[in-house]
Amino acid sequence: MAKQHPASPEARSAGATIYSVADHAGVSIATVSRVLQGATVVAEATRQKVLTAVEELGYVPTGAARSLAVRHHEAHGLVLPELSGPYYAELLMGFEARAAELAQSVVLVLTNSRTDMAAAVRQLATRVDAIAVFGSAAIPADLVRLLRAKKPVVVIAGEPQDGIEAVAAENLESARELAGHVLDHGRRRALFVGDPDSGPDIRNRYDGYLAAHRDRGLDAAEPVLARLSEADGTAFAQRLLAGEHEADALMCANDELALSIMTTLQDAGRDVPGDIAIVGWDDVMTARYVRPGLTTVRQPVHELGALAADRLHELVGGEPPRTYAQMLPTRLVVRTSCGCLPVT
Amino acid sequence: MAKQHPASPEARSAGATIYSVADHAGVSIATVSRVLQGATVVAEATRQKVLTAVEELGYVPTGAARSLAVRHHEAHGLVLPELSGPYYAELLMGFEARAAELAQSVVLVLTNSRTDMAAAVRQLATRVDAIAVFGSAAIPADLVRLLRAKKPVVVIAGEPQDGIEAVAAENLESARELAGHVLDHGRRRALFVGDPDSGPDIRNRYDGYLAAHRDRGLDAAEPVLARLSEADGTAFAQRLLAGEHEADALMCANDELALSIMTTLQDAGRDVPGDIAIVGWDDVMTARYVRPGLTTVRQPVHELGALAADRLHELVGGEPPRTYAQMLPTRLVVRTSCGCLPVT
DNA sequence: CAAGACTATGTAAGCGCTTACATTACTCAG
DNA sequence: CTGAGTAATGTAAGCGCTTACATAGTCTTG
Repeated sequence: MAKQHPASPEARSAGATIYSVADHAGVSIATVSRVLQGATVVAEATRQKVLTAVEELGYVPTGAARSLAVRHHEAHGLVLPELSGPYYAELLMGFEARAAELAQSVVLVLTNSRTDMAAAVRQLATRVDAIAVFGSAAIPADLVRLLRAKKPVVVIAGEPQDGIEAVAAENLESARELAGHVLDHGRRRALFVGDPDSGPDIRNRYDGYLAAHRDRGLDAAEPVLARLSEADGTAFAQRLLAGEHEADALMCANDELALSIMTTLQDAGRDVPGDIAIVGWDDVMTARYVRPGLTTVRQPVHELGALAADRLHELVGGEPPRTYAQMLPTRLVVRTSCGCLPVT
Repeated sequence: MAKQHPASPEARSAGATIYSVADHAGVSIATVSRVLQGATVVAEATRQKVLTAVEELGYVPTGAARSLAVRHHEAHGLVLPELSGPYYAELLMGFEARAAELAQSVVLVLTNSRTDMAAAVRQLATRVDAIAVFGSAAIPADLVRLLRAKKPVVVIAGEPQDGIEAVAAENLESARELAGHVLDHGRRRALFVGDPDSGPDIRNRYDGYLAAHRDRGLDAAEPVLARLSEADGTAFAQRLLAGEHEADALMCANDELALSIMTTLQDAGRDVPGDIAIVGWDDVMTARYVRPGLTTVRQPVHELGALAADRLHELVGGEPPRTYAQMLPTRLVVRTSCGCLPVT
């Protein structure tokens, strides 16, 4: 007769535990555990007895107890600035789907709405085995470094630094191709709208714009600084309409900028692409609904999220961090805002 | 001299524990715990000694141990079908922000990519104190009922049933107002495009369309069944162009449907709203970029997510489930696709 | 100075699950 | 029938943290 344990039914009043299941099924707690973990050394009749007891008692195991015993949380953390715009949503979908395949829970932290980002990240670290962090200026590099000293970390859309691994979509070559496409339409006063200092991705898009100019022996302009928001796009368009900038093409750091600029110019009577070609980045849904359709670059965002989850899992399993960023290819999506004719 | 405990440094080789921090600071583990939990009965000098030890050892507490000791996971679960489209992303942002304010982690499950939804939900239940589930036909009512027997549950955009609490945005009255607006433009062959059996929200939008007709002594048509996707919108538009349907207005179950229909018709030379008015639901970003701007209804999605997180917290705290659905107001957004003139 | 009250800290038990090693049960071969 | 090998199950220790109650230290009052 087994010695009475504190968590057995008599010592507890709410919710079934492994002790009450064992008691109900007439087996030991080890057998209950083996059944629930899918061990093959349990007789079929015994297994059925346990599963029946689980069903009848409505037993929900306490995941925390398991995590403590196996010394793994079996969860990945994901830190994003926010979820506005389809990029982050797609990234999260890819991440969550792959984490699920790897039997890891996903614990999410969105930093833009947090008053104490460091505390949020610190708290997250107590509950997960590894953390993926979006590589953006909104999340300080110091915080990422501090985190890396405590948990395996993968930076998404960032650059490797100080033993911190990174995964990203390729930006520079597709930006070079996109800007080249615009220049090959004969445009000679193309402006880059966006802030290269806001993150590695925008930096690489600007570098691609520069490279396309160099390729053709052309001089490139300084970037027109703007955040990746509708408001900054509208403000820029209004300055363009007021004559503060001159351009026959705009290469915008992302689609949201491009779309707000384009619509503002059109509403003021400007012809796109007749007066000015406009291209973006990300191939958001709206890009294909507006007229003319926006020429842009599609990133494999879903796959990027999945790759990040993969790498976290491998780091937790003991692999050393890779010293180079893993790059996924991007793809030019040519519509009509660049000056190409509609396909009829 | 305290008795040696197994998790102390000598018994463990990786990662600091509360025992190594206590040893390093020269205090008991209770004192370390008190400091980290912010207890006020600790002397300032002692508190500093502990914080210094924590810093020097890079101590990351194991959240699972705390959860087990306090018998709460301090986490909310959220089950959504997916994250495509801004509705879900906005909902999740509201949920996560409020959960953070309530000191709860968020564990996310997206069911569309899962091969065994029941197992995913069961696994989630082992790791959270309560779960919010999106009320959609994609997540079976049986599963929600089963879950409710084990954990506090709130259904988002659903109806209360069997002691399961629900939170939703109001649909029927705004749909009545929207359809009424279209009918007051003189339209007499308005079609509803969407599937009322796909969930309570679409049902209520159709009911509002019916009510608006009744209000004016008009007969309403049967709904044209379509899923909330671009593909179904395009297919419907093509059937309309081929003459299988006749209408002078379309009330679409959501913006994605409305947008794909509208763009397909326009590309085929139809005039919106001249030949046919089109209205949607959700006020997605694209709604304001297309021309004419889409008339639609805005839902307080962010607030809905926050409310769900609030209610989970209250249920965990012992409040009984509410027997009525909590409704948040929606708001008509009139642009020009309905036939209203642009504001100049 | 002694007693009582208050503050600060420590000891020990326990939360619920996992699993190494021990024990029991069953089967097969000689 | 007996012994060896294998399958099935049980016992006990432990994962890392929290906290009730016990103990020690300090201060104030009579």
